[in-house]
Amino acid sequence: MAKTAITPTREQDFSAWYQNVISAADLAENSPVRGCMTIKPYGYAIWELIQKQFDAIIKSMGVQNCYFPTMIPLSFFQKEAEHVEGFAKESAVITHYRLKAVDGKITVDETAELTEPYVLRPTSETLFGEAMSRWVNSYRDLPMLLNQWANIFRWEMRPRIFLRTAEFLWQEGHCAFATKEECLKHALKMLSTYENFAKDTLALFSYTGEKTPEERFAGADNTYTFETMSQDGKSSQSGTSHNLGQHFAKSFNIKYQSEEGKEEFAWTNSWGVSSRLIGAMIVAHSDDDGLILPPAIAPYECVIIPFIKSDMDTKALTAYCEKVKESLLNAGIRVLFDNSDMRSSDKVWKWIKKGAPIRIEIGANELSQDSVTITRRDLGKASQKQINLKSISEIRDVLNTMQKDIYEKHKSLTLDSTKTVKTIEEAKELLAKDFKGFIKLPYKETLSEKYDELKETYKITRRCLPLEDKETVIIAKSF
RNA sequence: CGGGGAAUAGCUCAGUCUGGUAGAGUACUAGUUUUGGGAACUAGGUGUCGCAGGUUCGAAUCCUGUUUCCCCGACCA
Repeated sequence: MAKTAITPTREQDFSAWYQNVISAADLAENSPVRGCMTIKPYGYAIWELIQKQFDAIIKSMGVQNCYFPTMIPLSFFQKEAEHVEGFAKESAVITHYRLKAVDGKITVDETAELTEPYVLRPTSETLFGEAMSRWVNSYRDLPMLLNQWANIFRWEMRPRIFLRTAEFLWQEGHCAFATKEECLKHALKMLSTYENFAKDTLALFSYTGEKTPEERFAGADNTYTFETMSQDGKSSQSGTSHNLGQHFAKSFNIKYQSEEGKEEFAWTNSWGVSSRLIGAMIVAHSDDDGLILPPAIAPYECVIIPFIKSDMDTKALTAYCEKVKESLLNAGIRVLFDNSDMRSSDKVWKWIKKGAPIRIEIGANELSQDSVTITRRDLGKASQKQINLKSISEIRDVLNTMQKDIYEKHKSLTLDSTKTVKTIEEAKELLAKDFKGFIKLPYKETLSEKYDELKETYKITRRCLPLEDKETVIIAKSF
Protein backbone atom coordinates (compact mmCIF):
# COMPACT_ATOMS: atom_id res chain seq x y z
CA MET A 1 0.00 0.00 0.00
CA ALA A 2 1.18 3.47 -0.84
CA LYS A 3 2.51 5.50 2.03
CA THR A 4 0.22 8.32 3.12
CA ALA A 5 1.42 11.67 4.38
CA ILE A 6 -1.02 11.54 7.27
CA THR A 7 -1.11 8.70 9.77
CA PRO A 8 -3.39 7.33 10.97
CA THR A 9 -5.62 7.39 7.90
CA ARG A 10 -9.29 8.44 7.93
CA GLU A 11 -10.26 4.79 7.96
CA GLN A 12 -8.04 3.95 10.93
CA ASP A 13 -8.89 6.82 13.28
CA PHE A 14 -10.84 9.75 11.88
CA SER A 15 -10.38 11.96 14.91
CA ALA A 16 -6.60 11.54 15.08
CA TRP A 17 -6.42 11.97 11.30
CA TYR A 18 -8.31 15.28 11.57
CA GLN A 19 -5.92 16.66 14.16
CA ASN A 20 -2.89 15.54 12.17
CA VAL A 21 -4.18 17.17 8.98
CA ILE A 22 -4.40 20.46 10.87
CA SER A 23 -0.91 20.22 12.31
CA ALA A 24 0.66 18.95 9.06
CA ALA A 25 -0.88 21.87 7.16
CA ASP A 26 0.22 24.25 9.91
CA LEU A 27 -3.25 25.75 10.28
CA ALA A 28 -3.58 26.01 14.05
CA GLU A 29 -2.49 24.54 17.34
CA ASN A 30 -3.88 24.12 20.80
CA SER A 31 -3.10 27.06 23.02
CA PRO A 32 -2.10 26.96 26.68
CA VAL A 33 -5.60 28.24 27.43
CA ARG A 34 -8.05 25.40 27.97
CA GLY A 35 -10.14 24.60 24.94
CA CYS A 36 -8.74 27.44 22.87
CA MET A 37 -6.70 27.39 19.68
CA THR A 38 -4.00 29.57 18.24
CA ILE A 39 -4.74 30.10 14.57
CA LYS A 40 -1.45 30.20 12.68
CA PRO A 41 -0.82 32.40 9.62
CA TYR A 42 -1.80 29.78 7.02
CA GLY A 43 -5.01 28.95 8.87
CA TYR A 44 -5.83 32.59 9.48
CA ALA A 45 -5.32 33.35 5.79
CA ILE A 46 -8.17 30.91 5.09
CA TRP A 47 -10.37 32.68 7.62
CA GLU A 48 -9.53 36.03 6.05
CA LEU A 49 -10.63 34.76 2.64
CA ILE A 50 -13.89 33.52 4.13
CA GLN A 51 -14.34 36.85 5.87
CA LYS A 52 -13.51 38.96 2.84
CA GLN A 53 -15.88 37.11 0.53
CA PHE A 54 -18.79 36.81 2.93
CA ASP A 55 -18.40 40.41 4.03
CA ALA A 56 -18.72 41.54 0.42
CA ILE A 57 -21.90 39.49 0.02
CA ILE A 58 -23.68 40.89 3.07
CA LYS A 59 -22.62 44.44 2.28
CA SER A 60 -24.16 44.05 -1.16
CA MET A 61 -27.35 43.09 0.70
CA GLY A 62 -27.33 46.37 2.63
CA VAL A 63 -25.84 45.10 5.90
CA GLN A 64 -23.52 47.43 7.84
CA ASN A 65 -20.74 46.35 10.15
CA CYS A 66 -20.29 47.56 13.71
CA TYR A 67 -18.54 46.42 16.86
CA PHE A 68 -19.71 45.85 20.43
CA PRO A 69 -17.68 45.11 23.57
CA THR A 70 -16.60 41.56 24.36
CA MET A 71 -18.09 41.90 27.85
CA ILE A 72 -21.80 41.87 28.52
CA PRO A 73 -23.32 43.06 31.81
CA LEU A 74 -24.81 40.08 33.64
CA SER A 75 -28.14 41.90 34.02
CA PHE A 76 -28.61 41.90 30.22
CA PHE A 77 -29.01 38.14 30.32
CA GLN A 78 -31.74 38.36 32.90
CA LYS A 79 -33.97 40.22 30.48
CA GLU A 80 -34.68 37.21 28.32
CA ALA A 81 -35.41 34.15 30.48
CA GLU A 82 -35.00 31.44 27.84
CA HIS A 83 -31.83 33.01 26.57
CA VAL A 84 -30.06 33.01 29.94
CA GLU A 85 -31.18 29.42 30.43
CA GLY A 86 -29.56 28.44 27.14
CA PHE A 87 -26.19 30.02 27.78
CA ALA A 88 -25.83 29.85 31.58
CA LYS A 89 -23.99 26.55 31.49
CA GLU A 90 -21.24 27.69 29.16
CA SER A 91 -20.57 31.27 30.17
CA ALA A 92 -17.22 32.63 31.27
CA VAL A 93 -17.62 35.44 33.78
CA ILE A 94 -15.38 38.37 34.68
CA THR A 95 -15.64 39.29 38.34
CA HIS A 96 -12.47 41.25 39.15
CA TYR A 97 -10.56 44.13 37.64
CA ARG A 98 -7.19 44.06 39.37
CA LEU A 99 -4.24 41.81 40.10
CA LYS A 100 -1.80 42.02 42.96
CA ALA A 101 1.70 40.75 43.57
CA VAL A 102 2.32 38.92 46.83
CA ASP A 103 5.85 37.63 47.40
CA GLY A 104 6.48 37.93 43.68
CA LYS A 105 3.38 35.90 42.84
CA ILE A 106 0.61 37.46 40.81
CA THR A 107 -2.89 36.71 42.07
CA VAL A 108 -6.37 38.18 41.79
CA ASP A 109 -6.94 41.10 44.08
CA GLU A 110 -10.04 39.95 45.97
CA THR A 111 -10.79 43.49 47.07
CA ALA A 112 -11.20 44.58 43.46
CA GLU A 113 -14.50 42.87 42.73
CA LEU A 114 -16.82 44.27 40.08
CA THR A 115 -20.17 45.47 41.38
CA GLU A 116 -21.78 43.74 38.43
CA PRO A 117 -20.04 40.75 36.81
CA TYR A 118 -19.47 40.77 33.05
CA VAL A 119 -20.10 37.78 30.84
CA LEU A 120 -17.68 37.15 27.97
CA ARG A 121 -20.08 37.23 25.04
CA PRO A 122 -21.45 33.82 24.11
CA THR A 123 -23.50 35.68 21.45
CA SER A 124 -24.62 39.29 21.25
CA GLU A 125 -28.41 39.35 20.96
CA THR A 126 -28.60 41.15 24.31
CA LEU A 127 -26.11 43.88 23.41
CA PHE A 128 -27.74 44.48 20.05
CA GLY A 129 -31.14 44.40 21.73
CA GLU A 130 -30.18 47.09 24.20
CA ALA A 131 -28.62 49.25 21.47
CA MET A 132 -31.51 48.81 19.04
CA SER A 133 -33.95 49.93 21.72
CA ARG A 134 -32.24 53.32 21.46
CA TRP A 135 -31.35 53.24 17.76
CA VAL A 136 -34.81 52.30 16.50
CA ASN A 137 -37.37 55.05 16.87
CA SER A 138 -39.34 55.37 13.67
CA TYR A 139 -40.51 53.00 10.93
CA ARG A 140 -38.00 54.96 8.82
CA ASP A 141 -35.18 53.35 10.84
CA LEU A 142 -36.30 49.90 9.68
CA PRO A 143 -35.14 47.53 8.51
CA MET A 144 -31.95 47.92 10.51
CA LEU A 145 -29.39 45.49 9.11
CA LEU A 146 -26.28 45.11 11.27
CA ASN A 147 -23.41 42.68 11.53
CA GLN A 148 -20.29 42.29 13.59
CA TRP A 149 -17.16 40.20 13.11
CA ALA A 150 -16.12 39.11 16.57
CA ASN A 151 -14.77 36.48 18.89
CA ILE A 152 -17.13 34.40 21.00
CA PHE A 153 -16.64 32.49 24.24
CA ARG A 154 -18.45 29.29 25.13
CA TRP A 155 -17.05 27.09 27.86
CA GLU A 156 -17.28 23.82 25.92
CA MET A 157 -16.75 20.68 27.95
CA ARG A 158 -15.15 18.78 25.13
CA PRO A 159 -13.37 21.02 22.66
CA ARG A 160 -12.19 20.09 19.18
CA ILE A 161 -9.95 22.40 17.24
CA PHE A 162 -11.95 24.55 14.73
CA LEU A 163 -15.13 22.50 15.22
CA ARG A 164 -15.80 23.37 18.84
CA THR A 165 -13.47 25.66 20.77
CA ALA A 166 -13.98 27.72 23.90
CA GLU A 167 -13.16 30.86 21.94
CA PHE A 168 -13.90 31.12 18.25
CA LEU A 169 -14.29 33.68 15.49
CA TRP A 170 -17.55 34.43 13.75
CA GLN A 171 -19.82 36.96 12.21
CA GLU A 172 -23.20 37.65 13.75
CA GLY A 173 -25.87 39.53 11.89
CA HIS A 174 -28.60 41.23 13.92
CA CYS A 175 -31.51 42.78 12.11
CA ALA A 176 -34.73 44.49 13.09
CA PHE A 177 -37.87 44.77 10.95
CA ALA A 178 -41.26 46.39 11.08
CA THR A 179 -43.21 43.26 10.25
CA LYS A 180 -43.21 39.60 11.14
CA GLU A 181 -43.26 38.59 7.47
CA GLU A 182 -40.25 40.71 6.50
CA CYS A 183 -38.31 39.36 9.45
CA LEU A 184 -38.99 35.70 8.65
CA LYS A 185 -38.36 36.24 4.96
CA HIS A 186 -35.00 37.80 5.72
CA ALA A 187 -34.00 35.00 8.14
CA LEU A 188 -34.68 32.50 5.35
CA LYS A 189 -32.86 34.66 2.84
CA MET A 190 -29.78 34.60 5.06
CA LEU A 191 -30.04 30.83 5.29
CA SER A 192 -30.00 30.50 1.51
CA THR A 193 -27.17 33.04 1.35
CA TYR A 194 -25.18 30.72 3.63
CA GLU A 195 -26.08 27.69 1.58
CA ASN A 196 -24.82 29.36 -1.59
CA PHE A 197 -21.73 30.71 0.11
CA ALA A 198 -20.88 27.24 1.42
CA LYS A 199 -21.31 25.90 -2.08
CA ASP A 200 -19.48 28.56 -4.07
CA THR A 201 -16.67 29.28 -1.66
CA LEU A 202 -16.14 26.26 0.60
CA ALA A 203 -17.37 23.71 -1.95
CA LEU A 204 -19.66 22.27 0.71
CA PHE A 205 -22.98 20.64 -0.04
CA SER A 206 -25.44 21.20 2.77
CA TYR A 207 -28.91 20.30 3.93
CA THR A 208 -30.85 23.36 4.94
CA GLY A 209 -33.77 23.15 7.25
CA GLU A 210 -35.46 24.09 10.47
CA LYS A 211 -34.30 22.92 13.87
CA THR A 212 -36.75 20.95 15.96
CA PRO A 213 -37.93 22.70 19.17
CA GLU A 214 -35.36 21.02 21.43
CA GLU A 215 -32.48 22.07 19.16
CA ARG A 216 -33.73 25.64 18.75
CA PHE A 217 -31.73 28.71 19.78
CA ALA A 218 -32.61 29.95 23.26
CA GLY A 219 -35.20 32.67 22.69
CA ALA A 220 -36.01 32.05 19.03
CA ASP A 221 -39.31 31.32 17.32
CA ASN A 222 -37.53 29.30 14.66
CA THR A 223 -33.91 28.33 14.11
CA TYR A 224 -32.73 27.50 10.62
CA THR A 225 -29.55 25.62 9.99
CA PHE A 226 -27.35 24.27 7.26
CA GLU A 227 -25.80 20.93 8.05
CA THR A 228 -22.76 19.54 6.28
CA MET A 229 -21.49 15.97 6.28
CA SER A 230 -18.01 14.77 7.20
CA GLN A 231 -16.36 11.86 5.41
CA ASP A 232 -17.18 9.64 8.37
CA GLY A 233 -20.86 10.46 8.05
CA LYS A 234 -21.30 12.89 10.91
CA SER A 235 -23.11 16.20 10.77
CA SER A 236 -21.77 19.62 11.53
CA GLN A 237 -24.10 22.54 12.18
CA SER A 238 -22.18 24.90 9.95
CA GLY A 239 -24.29 28.00 10.29
CA THR A 240 -27.61 29.20 11.63
CA SER A 241 -30.24 31.85 11.13
CA HIS A 242 -32.73 32.59 13.89
CA ASN A 243 -36.12 34.16 13.61
CA LEU A 244 -36.35 35.74 17.06
CA GLY A 245 -39.90 37.00 16.62
CA GLN A 246 -40.60 39.69 19.19
CA HIS A 247 -38.92 37.97 22.16
CA PHE A 248 -35.92 40.24 22.21
CA ALA A 249 -37.84 43.30 21.04
CA LYS A 250 -40.13 42.89 24.05
CA SER A 251 -37.35 42.03 26.50
CA PHE A 252 -35.24 44.99 25.42
CA ASN A 253 -38.02 47.32 24.44
CA ILE A 254 -37.19 47.75 20.75
CA LYS A 255 -40.13 49.90 19.64
CA TYR A 256 -40.82 52.10 16.67
CA GLN A 257 -43.52 54.53 15.70
CA SER A 258 -45.40 53.35 12.64
CA GLU A 259 -46.54 55.46 9.70
CA GLU A 260 -49.89 55.72 11.45
CA GLY A 261 -48.17 57.11 14.54
CA LYS A 262 -48.75 53.96 16.60
CA GLU A 263 -46.04 52.50 18.81
CA GLU A 264 -45.10 48.95 17.76
CA PHE A 265 -42.56 46.34 18.80
CA ALA A 266 -40.02 45.48 16.12
CA TRP A 267 -39.27 41.94 14.89
CA THR A 268 -35.69 40.71 14.98
CA ASN A 269 -33.51 37.96 13.61
CA SER A 270 -29.88 36.94 13.96
CA TRP A 271 -27.59 34.77 11.88
CA GLY A 272 -24.01 33.55 12.07
CA VAL A 273 -21.22 31.43 10.67
CA SER A 274 -17.98 30.79 12.48
CA SER A 275 -14.46 29.45 12.18
CA ARG A 276 -16.16 26.05 12.50
CA LEU A 277 -16.60 26.36 8.71
CA ILE A 278 -12.88 25.63 8.39
CA GLY A 279 -13.30 22.43 10.40
CA ALA A 280 -16.35 21.42 8.39
CA MET A 281 -14.42 22.02 5.20
CA ILE A 282 -11.47 19.90 6.38
CA VAL A 283 -13.58 16.90 7.37
CA ALA A 284 -15.50 17.13 4.10
CA HIS A 285 -12.70 17.36 1.55
CA SER A 286 -9.29 16.36 2.87
CA ASP A 287 -7.63 12.99 2.27
CA ASP A 288 -4.94 10.74 3.71
CA ASP A 289 -2.23 12.98 2.29
CA GLY A 290 -3.59 16.01 4.14
CA LEU A 291 -5.57 19.13 3.46
CA ILE A 292 -7.48 19.73 0.24
CA LEU A 293 -8.55 23.34 -0.18
CA PRO A 294 -11.18 24.54 -2.62
CA PRO A 295 -9.42 27.23 -4.72
CA ALA A 296 -11.77 29.98 -3.51
CA ILE A 297 -10.39 29.84 0.01
CA ALA A 298 -6.85 28.68 -0.70
CA PRO A 299 -4.28 31.26 0.47
CA TYR A 300 -2.33 30.23 -2.63
CA GLU A 301 -4.30 28.78 -5.50
CA CYS A 302 -1.06 27.80 -7.19
CA VAL A 303 2.37 27.07 -5.83
CA ILE A 304 5.35 27.13 -8.16
CA ILE A 305 8.04 24.61 -7.32
CA PRO A 306 11.35 24.84 -9.17
CA PHE A 307 13.30 21.65 -9.87
CA ILE A 308 16.99 22.41 -10.01
CA LYS A 309 19.58 20.07 -11.40
CA SER A 310 23.21 20.57 -10.49
CA ASP A 311 24.30 21.41 -14.03
CA MET A 312 21.54 23.94 -14.52
CA ASP A 313 21.54 27.67 -14.88
CA THR A 314 19.68 28.49 -11.66
CA LYS A 315 19.26 32.13 -12.58
CA ALA A 316 17.51 31.34 -15.81
CA LEU A 317 15.16 28.96 -14.02
CA THR A 318 14.39 31.46 -11.28
CA ALA A 319 13.76 34.17 -13.83
CA TYR A 320 11.41 31.86 -15.70
CA CYS A 321 9.52 31.01 -12.50
CA GLU A 322 9.17 34.72 -11.74
CA LYS A 323 7.79 35.26 -15.23
CA VAL A 324 5.21 32.51 -14.72
CA LYS A 325 4.31 34.00 -11.35
CA GLU A 326 3.81 37.43 -12.92
CA SER A 327 1.50 36.16 -15.60
CA LEU A 328 -0.57 34.26 -13.04
CA LEU A 329 -0.80 37.34 -10.82
CA ASN A 330 -1.95 39.30 -13.86
CA ALA A 331 -4.67 36.71 -14.37
CA GLY A 332 -5.82 37.42 -10.81
CA ILE A 333 -4.60 34.15 -9.37
CA ARG A 334 -3.13 33.92 -5.86
CA VAL A 335 0.24 32.33 -6.44
CA LEU A 336 3.36 31.53 -4.42
CA PHE A 337 6.76 30.91 -5.95
CA ASP A 338 8.32 28.61 -3.37
CA ASN A 339 11.94 29.60 -3.83
CA SER A 340 12.98 28.43 -0.38
CA ASP A 341 16.04 26.21 -0.34
CA MET A 342 14.23 23.04 0.67
CA ARG A 343 14.63 20.03 -1.55
CA SER A 344 12.12 20.10 -4.39
CA SER A 345 10.57 16.77 -3.41
CA ASP A 346 10.11 18.00 0.16
CA LYS A 347 8.35 21.08 -1.18
CA VAL A 348 6.05 18.85 -3.19
CA TRP A 349 4.98 17.01 -0.02
CA LYS A 350 4.76 20.19 1.98
CA TRP A 351 2.24 21.72 -0.43
CA ILE A 352 0.32 18.47 -0.77
CA LYS A 353 -0.15 18.49 3.00
CA LYS A 354 -1.06 22.17 2.94
CA GLY A 355 -3.68 21.55 0.28
CA ALA A 356 -2.53 24.00 -2.41
CA PRO A 357 -5.03 23.41 -5.25
CA ILE A 358 -2.52 23.44 -8.08
CA ARG A 359 1.15 22.57 -7.96
CA ILE A 360 3.20 24.04 -10.78
CA GLU A 361 6.46 22.24 -11.39
CA ILE A 362 9.13 23.95 -13.40
CA GLY A 363 12.43 22.33 -14.33
CA ALA A 364 14.70 21.87 -17.30
CA ASN A 365 11.94 20.38 -19.48
CA GLU A 366 9.54 23.25 -18.93
CA LEU A 367 12.24 25.83 -19.35
CA SER A 368 13.24 24.46 -22.74
CA GLN A 369 9.66 24.09 -23.92
CA ASP A 370 8.22 27.38 -22.61
CA SER A 371 5.74 25.47 -20.55
CA VAL A 372 4.76 24.47 -17.01
CA THR A 373 3.61 21.16 -15.52
CA ILE A 374 0.53 21.38 -13.36
CA THR A 375 -0.95 18.87 -10.92
CA ARG A 376 -4.31 19.14 -9.21
CA ARG A 377 -4.20 18.41 -5.49
CA ASP A 378 -7.53 16.59 -5.43
CA LEU A 379 -6.71 14.26 -8.32
CA GLY A 380 -2.99 13.79 -7.71
CA LYS A 381 -0.44 12.59 -10.19
CA ALA A 382 -3.03 11.31 -12.63
CA SER A 383 -4.02 14.90 -13.37
CA GLN A 384 -0.48 16.00 -14.19
CA LYS A 385 -0.18 17.79 -17.51
CA GLN A 386 2.05 20.19 -19.31
CA ILE A 387 0.65 23.46 -20.58
CA ASN A 388 2.26 26.12 -22.73
CA LEU A 389 3.15 29.44 -21.19
CA LYS A 390 1.08 31.20 -23.86
CA SER A 391 -2.06 29.57 -22.55
CA ILE A 392 -1.20 29.96 -18.88
CA SER A 393 -4.53 31.68 -18.23
CA GLU A 394 -6.14 28.26 -18.75
CA ILE A 395 -5.16 27.65 -15.15
CA ARG A 396 -8.09 29.85 -14.17
CA ASP A 397 -10.39 27.35 -15.87
CA VAL A 398 -8.67 24.45 -14.16
CA LEU A 399 -9.20 26.15 -10.79
CA ASN A 400 -12.86 26.80 -11.58
CA THR A 401 -13.37 23.20 -12.63
CA MET A 402 -11.62 22.01 -9.51
CA GLN A 403 -13.86 24.15 -7.30
CA LYS A 404 -16.93 22.58 -8.93
CA ASP A 405 -15.49 19.06 -8.81
CA ILE A 406 -14.76 19.27 -5.09
CA TYR A 407 -18.32 20.45 -4.50
CA GLU A 408 -19.77 17.69 -6.66
CA LYS A 409 -17.68 15.11 -4.86
CA HIS A 410 -18.94 16.33 -1.50
CA LYS A 411 -22.50 16.42 -2.81
CA SER A 412 -22.20 12.80 -4.00
CA LEU A 413 -20.70 11.76 -0.69
CA THR A 414 -23.59 13.37 1.16
CA LEU A 415 -26.34 12.04 -1.10
CA ASP A 416 -24.82 8.55 -1.23
CA SER A 417 -24.58 8.53 2.56
CA THR A 418 -28.15 9.68 3.10
CA LYS A 419 -30.71 6.91 3.43
CA THR A 420 -34.44 7.44 3.48
CA VAL A 421 -36.53 5.10 5.60
CA LYS A 422 -40.21 4.99 6.54
CA THR A 423 -40.12 3.87 10.14
CA ILE A 424 -38.05 4.17 13.27
CA GLU A 425 -37.48 0.38 13.15
CA GLU A 426 -35.84 0.68 9.76
CA ALA A 427 -33.64 3.46 11.08
CA LYS A 428 -32.65 1.23 13.97
CA GLU A 429 -31.77 -1.58 11.58
CA LEU A 430 -29.48 0.73 9.63
CA LEU A 431 -27.74 2.03 12.76
CA ALA A 432 -27.32 -1.49 14.11
CA LYS A 433 -25.36 -2.29 10.94
CA ASP A 434 -22.94 0.52 11.78
CA PHE A 435 -24.37 2.86 9.14
CA LYS A 436 -22.34 6.04 8.71
CA GLY A 437 -24.36 8.92 7.33
CA PHE A 438 -27.66 10.74 7.56
CA ILE A 439 -31.04 9.08 7.87
CA LYS A 440 -34.20 10.75 6.60
CA LEU A 441 -37.47 9.57 8.07
CA PRO A 442 -40.94 10.91 8.85
CA TYR A 443 -40.66 13.38 11.73
CA LYS A 444 -43.58 11.81 13.61
CA GLU A 445 -41.63 8.53 13.78
CA THR A 446 -39.13 10.23 16.07
CA LEU A 447 -41.76 11.46 18.51
CA SER A 448 -41.81 8.20 20.44
CA GLU A 449 -39.86 6.42 23.14
CA LYS A 450 -38.32 4.26 20.46
CA TYR A 451 -36.49 7.31 19.17
CA ASP A 452 -35.17 8.18 22.64
CA GLU A 453 -33.85 4.64 22.89
CA LEU A 454 -32.15 4.98 19.51
CA LYS A 455 -30.71 8.32 20.52
CA GLU A 456 -29.22 6.81 23.66
CA THR A 457 -27.77 3.78 21.93
CA TYR A 458 -26.37 5.33 18.78
CA LYS A 459 -25.76 8.93 19.91
CA ILE A 460 -27.78 10.39 17.06
CA THR A 461 -29.60 13.71 17.10
CA ARG A 462 -32.27 15.38 15.02
CA ARG A 463 -30.34 17.64 12.67
CA CYS A 464 -33.14 19.44 10.86
CA LEU A 465 -36.49 19.37 9.12
CA PRO A 466 -35.64 20.11 5.47
CA LEU A 467 -37.32 23.32 4.33
CA GLU A 468 -38.95 21.64 1.35
CA ASP A 469 -40.45 18.85 3.46
CA LYS A 470 -41.06 19.61 7.11
CA GLU A 471 -42.79 16.27 7.71
CA THR A 472 -39.36 14.69 7.35
CA VAL A 473 -36.48 14.83 9.80
CA ILE A 474 -32.80 14.16 9.21
CA ILE A 475 -31.04 12.33 12.02
CA ALA A 476 -27.29 11.79 12.33
CA LYS A 477 -24.36 11.69 14.68
CA SER A 478 -23.01 15.12 15.43
CA PHE A 479 -19.55 16.54 15.54
C1' C B 1 -18.11 18.18 34.83
C1' G B 2 -17.54 12.16 35.84
C1' G B 3 -14.29 7.77 34.25
C1' G B 4 -9.60 6.33 31.79
C1' G B 5 -4.75 7.61 29.52
C1' A B 6 -0.82 11.15 28.84
C1' A B 7 2.83 15.50 29.49
C1' U B 8 10.88 14.19 28.84
C1' A B 9 14.97 17.96 22.56
C1' G B 10 11.05 21.53 17.29
C1' C B 11 8.28 16.49 16.49
C1' U B 12 7.42 10.99 17.82
C1' C B 13 8.86 8.55 21.96
C1' A B 14 12.37 5.34 25.52
C1' G B 15 14.02 6.03 30.56
C1' U B 16 9.90 6.14 35.96
C1' C B 17 8.31 -0.04 38.69
C1' U B 18 13.94 -0.62 41.50
C1' G B 19 16.03 7.62 43.12
C1' G B 20 22.54 8.56 41.50
C1' U B 21 22.43 14.23 37.78
C1' A B 22 19.32 12.73 30.21
C1' G B 23 18.76 9.11 25.57
C1' A B 24 17.05 7.29 20.42
C1' G B 25 14.78 8.26 15.77
C1' U B 26 13.44 12.37 13.14
C1' A B 27 13.96 17.49 12.48
C1' C B 28 17.75 21.34 12.76
C1' U B 29 23.11 23.55 11.44
C1' A B 30 27.65 23.01 8.16
C1' G B 31 29.91 20.47 4.00
C1' U B 32 29.83 17.13 -0.34
C1' U B 33 27.08 14.43 -3.89
C1' U B 34 21.93 14.84 -5.13
C1' U B 35 16.79 16.61 -6.82
C1' G B 36 10.19 15.37 -11.48
C1' G B 37 5.59 11.96 -5.09
C1' G B 38 9.41 11.92 1.44
C1' A B 39 17.95 11.38 -0.70
C1' A B 40 22.89 9.56 1.09
C1' C B 41 27.35 10.21 3.77
C1' U B 42 30.40 13.04 7.33
C1' A B 43 30.67 16.47 11.34
C1' G B 44 27.91 19.40 14.96
C1' G B 45 24.24 22.21 18.51
C1' U B 46 19.87 21.05 21.15
C1' G B 47 16.53 20.17 27.27
C1' U B 48 13.92 24.61 34.17
C1' C B 49 11.97 16.12 32.17
C1' G B 50 4.18 20.62 32.14
C1' C B 51 3.94 23.79 36.68
C1' A B 52 4.15 24.38 42.27
C1' G B 53 5.25 22.25 46.81
C1' G B 54 7.07 17.99 49.81
C1' U B 55 10.36 13.55 51.16
C1' U B 56 15.79 12.70 50.44
C1' C B 57 22.78 13.63 50.89
C1' G B 58 20.58 13.37 45.95
C1' A B 59 14.16 13.48 42.27
C1' A B 60 12.41 12.88 35.21
C1' U B 61 11.82 8.71 38.74
C1' C B 62 8.61 8.63 45.25
C1' C B 63 4.36 11.79 47.65
C1' U B 64 0.67 16.00 47.40
C1' G B 65 -1.57 19.73 44.67
C1' U B 66 -2.36 21.97 40.00
C1' U B 67 -2.61 23.01 34.58
C1' U B 68 -3.12 21.31 29.66
C1' C B 69 -3.99 17.54 25.93
C1' C B 70 -6.24 12.77 24.10
C1' C B 71 -10.24 8.89 24.49
C1' C B 72 -15.32 7.47 26.51
C1' G B 73 -19.67 9.79 28.67
C1' A B 74 -22.79 14.07 30.21
C1' C B 75 -22.95 19.01 27.85
C1' C B 76 -22.88 21.50 23.04
C1' A B 77 -27.75 28.63 19.91
